[in-house]
Amino acid sequence: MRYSKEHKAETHARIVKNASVRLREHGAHGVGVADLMKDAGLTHGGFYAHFDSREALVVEAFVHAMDRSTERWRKKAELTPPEKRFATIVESYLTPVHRDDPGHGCAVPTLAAEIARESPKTRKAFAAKLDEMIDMLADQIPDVPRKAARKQAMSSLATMMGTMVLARVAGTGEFSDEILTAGRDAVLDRRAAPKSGGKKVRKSATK
Amino acid sequence: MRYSKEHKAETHARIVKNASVRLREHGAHGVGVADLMKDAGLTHGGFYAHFDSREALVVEAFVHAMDRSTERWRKKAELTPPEKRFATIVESYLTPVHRDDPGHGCAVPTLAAEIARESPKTRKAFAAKLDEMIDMLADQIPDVPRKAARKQAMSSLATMMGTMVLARVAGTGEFSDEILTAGRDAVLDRRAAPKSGGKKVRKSATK
DNA sequence: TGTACATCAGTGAACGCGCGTTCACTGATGTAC
DNA sequence: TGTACATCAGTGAACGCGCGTTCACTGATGTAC
Repeated sequence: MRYSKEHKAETHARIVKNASVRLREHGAHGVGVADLMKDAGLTHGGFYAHFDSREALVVEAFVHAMDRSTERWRKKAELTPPEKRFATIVESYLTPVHRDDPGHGCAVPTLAAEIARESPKTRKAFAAKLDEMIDMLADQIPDVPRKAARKQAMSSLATMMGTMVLARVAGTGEFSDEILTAGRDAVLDRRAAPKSGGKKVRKSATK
Repeated sequence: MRYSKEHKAETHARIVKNASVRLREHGAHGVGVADLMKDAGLTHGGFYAHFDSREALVVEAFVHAMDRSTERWRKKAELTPPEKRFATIVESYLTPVHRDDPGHGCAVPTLAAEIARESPKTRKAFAAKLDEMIDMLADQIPDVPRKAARKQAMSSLATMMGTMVLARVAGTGEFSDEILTAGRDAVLDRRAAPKSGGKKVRKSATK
């Protein structure tokens, strides 16, 4: 079966897209080639018509995941007045919904620690995407010199992804929700006072 | 060869101790049973005289790592005046030395994301140790009500371990050092002003 | 005190399984004539 | 326009390897007599 011109590219993209979900769910070593191909409706033998190695797919998959996250932030920012953009991103990030669905969430909390141990090539590919993400987040911080904005973006992202990791370790109960709230309030610089809507800043909203 | 009474316990402890280093270095799935036994000067066949399964060792190994970290903090705190304890812990944590030696550092940045995907039993064992660590850190925050101290400890630990993960992804260069500095200043609430010693807050001090 | 026996931490071969990768083959479709 | 051929994405069996786990065995030492 020989296919039309775009067919291969479409299949390739489908494999990458599905893999980016599975790898975020189960980790960089948590899913096999056969399963990743099955996700795309194919058999494992065809894998090497698309990728040089499993690791090559892993790199493409999380580059995809990072690009999608960064793009989602950009879109969300466009729909929000400048002074609220940063807070909007942080609040939508530190959410039980995000915590409970790692497959469609940010790749940093799920994969970064593993990637740091991978080959230099893989690690650097991820580092470049991390840098882009920091830039994107810094763009949402108004009225601050570029260098200070990037610095704030770095520590904010660290708190955001670290909070997500800790919240996932803690499960889905009260302890986990407290971690999310603590992380959010720390990033948004709210020491105690609630901003709007009443005393409780956030209660778990598990689906 | 039958050994003295404490012999088995000593061997067991040695396996756990060495494993806690190797697992922090290479991840929860990064080292095999044979290698872990070789580290302790034994062959793989004897493994099941000490542990029910590989996973059981993994649990013991990171419980050990977490206990050692928490204990190290406690000791460090005892040697420091109360108002400097929190800052001392944070500063010694967010260091190039720590970044470049994960095997002897905090288990949270290296293992937490993987543990969150492990069996509920394993995850809960880790969550309990995480809770202890948060308590320990909260103890070092003076003049703050307990609940607020715990909240600050949660977000601080999130920033600390998140910063460490991002710094390791970024490698060992300038970008990585910047991340460490940004994380430290965020936790210690230093917006811009240096505290002591000059303009540069910290330069890489890789060994 | 000395001797026979029981114990059990540790050895090393083997098993079974899953995984990444390879390879000969297929067959629908684009292309050359 | 119609026909023969070439292409190559995808198939599925097979390979080789490493890993977690099992198991029959060893032999130094504690214990019973």
